[in-house]
Amino acid sequence: MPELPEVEAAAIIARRTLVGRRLVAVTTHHAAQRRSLPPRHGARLAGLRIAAVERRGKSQLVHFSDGAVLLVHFRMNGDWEVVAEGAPAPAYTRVAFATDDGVRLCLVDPRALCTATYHAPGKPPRITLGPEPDQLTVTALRAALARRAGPIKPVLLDQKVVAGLGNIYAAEALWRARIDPRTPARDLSAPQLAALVKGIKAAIADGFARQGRYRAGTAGTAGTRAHAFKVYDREGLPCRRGCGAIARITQAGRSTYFCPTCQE
DNA sequence: TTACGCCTGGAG
DNA sequence: CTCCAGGCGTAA
Repeated sequence: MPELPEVEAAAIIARRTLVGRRLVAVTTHHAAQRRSLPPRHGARLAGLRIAAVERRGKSQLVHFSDGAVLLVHFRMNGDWEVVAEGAPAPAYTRVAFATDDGVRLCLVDPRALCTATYHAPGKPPRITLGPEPDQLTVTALRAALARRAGPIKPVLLDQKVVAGLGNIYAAEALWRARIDPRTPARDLSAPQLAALVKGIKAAIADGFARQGRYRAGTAGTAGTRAHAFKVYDREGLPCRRGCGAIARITQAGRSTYFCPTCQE
């Protein structure tokens, strides 16, 4: 579940589970995560209190009392699961963070592509990201796209252009802005740039609205409702504006869904 | 720019 | 069996 809205919901869960608590143990359950977070790094976190959990783009930063930072990235399939004391770790748990109240925050990821990395006090990770969607302006987007000759959709996946967009929300934003994903990024007109900024914000806002699992007492909401994407994963289905069928093409090795009729 | 490695599971 | 998957770093 890993684009900006999903990561934000996850960060809220991590924040509620961790902040103010003391970490008592970190356990890695898979060789891939042992490479990104060697046991000796996890050991340095044990005993420390968690001061804050922050999200930047699709990254989560866990700040510790001594200034150390844990950088967690879900990649394709990562997610948090909160496990009560004594309960077994969920399937596909890759790293577990046990706190002093007995709860464990489990980093669950079937593909094990997720990463968690330790950053010593005074050496915070430097992540170069573009503006968050809610800070994005037409001026900033125009500047970011001015020299980009490639098609707009893969460019939107570049985190230095906008932070947090992934394959779903890039497609959703372009559909909302009625822009053909194959358009060279630097060729977007002024009205198209304005529409794209609006489209990005609307797509992300819609994503937030779909996140319900972090609200107290609503466990089980996630996944129950079928997704309500505008174009993503709708190949062959009618465009929601009543045009023809949604098409799927490959760009930069990834699927792009769009309406050939209303996106130009 | 595209291609591939990283990993594993699910769908057809 | 083959293909596909909400990401990203590196290589060619």
